[in-house]
Amino acid sequence: MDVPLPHLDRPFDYLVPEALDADARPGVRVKVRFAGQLVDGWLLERAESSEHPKLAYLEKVVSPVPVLSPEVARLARAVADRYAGSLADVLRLAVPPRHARAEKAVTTDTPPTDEPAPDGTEPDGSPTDGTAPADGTAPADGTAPADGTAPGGVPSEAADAGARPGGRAEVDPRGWRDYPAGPALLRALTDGRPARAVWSALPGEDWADRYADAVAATVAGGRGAVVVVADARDLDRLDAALTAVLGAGRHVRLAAADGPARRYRAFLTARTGGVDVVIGTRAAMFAPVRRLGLVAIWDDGDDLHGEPRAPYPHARDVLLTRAQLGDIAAVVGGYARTAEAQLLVETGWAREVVADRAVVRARTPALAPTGDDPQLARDPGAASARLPSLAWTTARDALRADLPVLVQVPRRGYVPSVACADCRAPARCPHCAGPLALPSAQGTPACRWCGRVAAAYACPECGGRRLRASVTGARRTAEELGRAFPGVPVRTSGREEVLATVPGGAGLVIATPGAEPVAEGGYGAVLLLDSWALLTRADLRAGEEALRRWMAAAALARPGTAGGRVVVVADGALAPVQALLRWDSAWFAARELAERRELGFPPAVRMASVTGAAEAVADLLAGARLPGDAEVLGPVPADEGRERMLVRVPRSRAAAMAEALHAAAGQRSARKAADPVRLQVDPLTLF
DNA sequence: ATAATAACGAGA
DNA sequence: CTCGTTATTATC
Repeated sequence: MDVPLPHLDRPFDYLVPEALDADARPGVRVKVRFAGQLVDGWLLERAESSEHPKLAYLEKVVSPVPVLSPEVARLARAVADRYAGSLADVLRLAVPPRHARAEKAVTTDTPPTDEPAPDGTEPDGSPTDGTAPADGTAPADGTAPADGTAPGGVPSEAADAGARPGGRAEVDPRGWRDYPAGPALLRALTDGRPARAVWSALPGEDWADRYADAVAATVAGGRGAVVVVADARDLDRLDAALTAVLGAGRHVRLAAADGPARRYRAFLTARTGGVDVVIGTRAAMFAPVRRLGLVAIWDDGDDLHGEPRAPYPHARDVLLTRAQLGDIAAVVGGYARTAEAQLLVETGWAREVVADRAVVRARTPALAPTGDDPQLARDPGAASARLPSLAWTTARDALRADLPVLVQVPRRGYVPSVACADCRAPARCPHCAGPLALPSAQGTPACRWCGRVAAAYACPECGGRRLRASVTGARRTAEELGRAFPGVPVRTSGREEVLATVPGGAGLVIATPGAEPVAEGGYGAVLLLDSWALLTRADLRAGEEALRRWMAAAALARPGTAGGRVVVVADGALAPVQALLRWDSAWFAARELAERRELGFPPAVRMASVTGAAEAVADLLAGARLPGDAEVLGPVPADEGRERMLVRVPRSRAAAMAEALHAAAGQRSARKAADPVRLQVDPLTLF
């Protein structure tokens, strides 16, 4: 039933009239009379009988195309359960709105085919939440990586026997040879084994080419693939790489930005088996693909991977759930590693695919930190640009060598937070470890989560008692830089206009994070400015996010042996800076995860936020039969007079928490409680 | 939204 | 105890 009300989140039985019998197949959209009115719905399955005494008839089959595949239906249910949401909400994300003309164009020649239902790898009745990926318990069903040499698990010959047409083409693993486990990963993909990899890309790596290799290896084994990237620019790059490797017409791109007609057309092409490979932005995470053998995500730390519509699923988690439900390989890749990916590695759910240190050293640009103390800016020209001298000389040298220079400046609008004035460690609540905020310049700091006032705050790092608000990014740097290097062409790439590439000669490129163009031949210098704003952001992921952005920019520099240099304007003693200098995000992710375990933050625990009017939030939580070990934190004020409570449980109780919250929301919607409450499991930001 | 069903209270 | 009215709740 296509109604999002949580208390109606279950199947309903209808009689199928004779006339609709042929069209009424599982997966089609239907219209039924429900509570007196016509509503849209999904035909999930046909049955001989029903428990229900008096059934109504199906009114209409909207279209005979079974757009919802059995695999996606199962996935959607699992995602709804994980995120305390309704199936209808997930299906809205999974199946794009129908476009009649596109449907006609695609379905006239190719009838849809259904793959056999995935075999019974349903996670058993264990107390984990079905998305076992990050659960601390590697699945015990034989799909966990077992052997010590290759990533991936037990070969599932039965699953793909016969799926492979004739002989199998080997994919050239050359590009993956830099990673000792890389060639084995490709072999596993071709053999149809459900390998699971967390891939840390080398600086300068052409990630799109590597993903194209992985997809080609999967296709060579007779299976299909879904690859999700964060934005249109990454998608264009992957698109081009795939076309080069597979040839045209072997894949489709699925992105909301491509418009409803193209999107539905691509969706149907995949659904009807016209292609076996779908790439796209998060709209593609539910793409129906025949004999799916690989799901992959690039740069899983990018917050664009978080779906902003209920129930707010994250592309990484959807893809991993998908891999878990079928015998499907998974690759989580990026220059930087997220704490979530690290958890996959530490629990043994996935194997890391990383280069040896010697190779890393050979590929990494020369990296150096420099203090951002304005006292350092003594060079003529540099002072006006607020540029530390090392940054200035590095840029100058690169320009003299006729090489392009990339300058990364932060976007504006970060939430100001509070840090120790002496050592700059973010100030956290002594009670719940939430972030502190200063209501006014002279005020007492208070926790944004639990609301407690931290009157006698002392920094746990250095014992300092003074606090300072952190600064926000300064865009002006761009113009000032242009003046500092007269005669050099300046390009900008940012929100309004994003450049994909720039030519190789001397030139300045000012870009915000995520909009850095690729330079022909690589940048001679990359300057990472105003990192102070990135690092002190009032966010759990501030350090991780800073490192992710720095690495993404630094990866575009030439190797140190070819003159590439990177200057980060930050204290070299800080952990994210250390990780950048050593190009070791695995180390940082492990450290980050350990810290989150200690503080009780995701992904070490499962959290949910309940947002709404104060009474509504209290009402919902009062009616929720939460697991015994659930902690409820808050309330803290949210915007527009609403407030927010956080629920925290151990990962083993994640499913129980989601179920309890969904049920409580159901109780409320059943008695028509007016004021809405927003439920978010694993919210991207915790404040 | 609306129909069934349960709950309730007044009068026989 | 029964009927008529009103809250409750399920909605195939």
